[in-house]
Amino acid sequence: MDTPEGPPPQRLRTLPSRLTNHAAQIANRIVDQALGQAGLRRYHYALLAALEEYGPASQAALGRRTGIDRSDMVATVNDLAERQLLERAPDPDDRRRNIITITEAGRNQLTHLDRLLAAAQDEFLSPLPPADRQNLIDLLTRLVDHHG
Amino acid sequence: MDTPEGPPPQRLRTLPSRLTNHAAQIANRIVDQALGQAGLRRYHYALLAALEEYGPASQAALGRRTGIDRSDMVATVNDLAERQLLERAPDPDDRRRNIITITEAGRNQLTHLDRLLAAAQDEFLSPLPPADRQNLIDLLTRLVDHHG
DNA sequence: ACGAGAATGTTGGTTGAACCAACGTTGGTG
DNA sequence: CACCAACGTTGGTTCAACCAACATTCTCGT
Repeated sequence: MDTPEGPPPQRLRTLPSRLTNHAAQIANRIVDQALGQAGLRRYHYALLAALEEYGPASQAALGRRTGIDRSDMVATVNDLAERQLLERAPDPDDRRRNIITITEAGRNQLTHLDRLLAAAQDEFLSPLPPADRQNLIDLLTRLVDHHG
Repeated sequence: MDTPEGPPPQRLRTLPSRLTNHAAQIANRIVDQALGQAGLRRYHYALLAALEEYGPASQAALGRRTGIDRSDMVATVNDLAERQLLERAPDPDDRRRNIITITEAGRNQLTHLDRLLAAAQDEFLSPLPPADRQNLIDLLTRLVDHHG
């Protein structure tokens, strides 16, 4: 024999939490590799997507929308600002806030990321026919909507 | 308003990789909290389960079965050995190896963990009726079987 | 029989995601 | 005006998942 010498324990094989975890791990590996082609990570994509869809906003508001913690948001904005994919400007109406605005380069990059990500999703879901993909999306959506 | 001020971006809401991730995060939070009641973590459960189902084995073999890295296995075995839930003994037939054996206390603890975990799965899947739960398990199984 | 290469346990890292606490600044409200 | 909340920021922590290197031990081909 040259391979894993047997299956994982029965208890683990069908445990929903573990299956979900394992699937997420696979998805993340594929997605990270895809976004890595552009030198970015998941946080960056989430932030650019939020900016493009909802327009300029404060870091705190963006954090609320994307689920990114305030402190992690700082670093994420720093990264993208360095690459000129967004701009950070003080809010004159509320001097506590920074207003974050996506740049033209940011929009272009986002379009590129969308393409990379679509391919990644397709790879992730490749064993499932379209109906099953939608089915999976529905089931997961019900789960995440119910909790939190 | 006092709440999240709007939904997450459309791009993110239905992205399969992100849904899977989010679901895994929810599952992990629930499972970690459950196992935490026994002062243990997921690695510990996986190891005890593998030991109980397949009998004594070397650390490397256990790592292969559970997907735990050799180096992480060391710490996991250390933890469980300290609590006397398993025993680590040199293999006389191969002096590179340690043979890990679950103890009676380990079996009892595993039974306890099984109960905690069953409740956790139930909480995780609570929004889904039984047929959908099985459906989800099938879909995820197809995904993880295909990759890896 | 011997030497090369593989497997094993172990140490000591690194990374990314997800958190949390504290602080100074600034806004809003009683 | 006093108090409290929100904001950005710094500087952590935890856990899972890795990887590289090393000494010891085994196996296999020649």
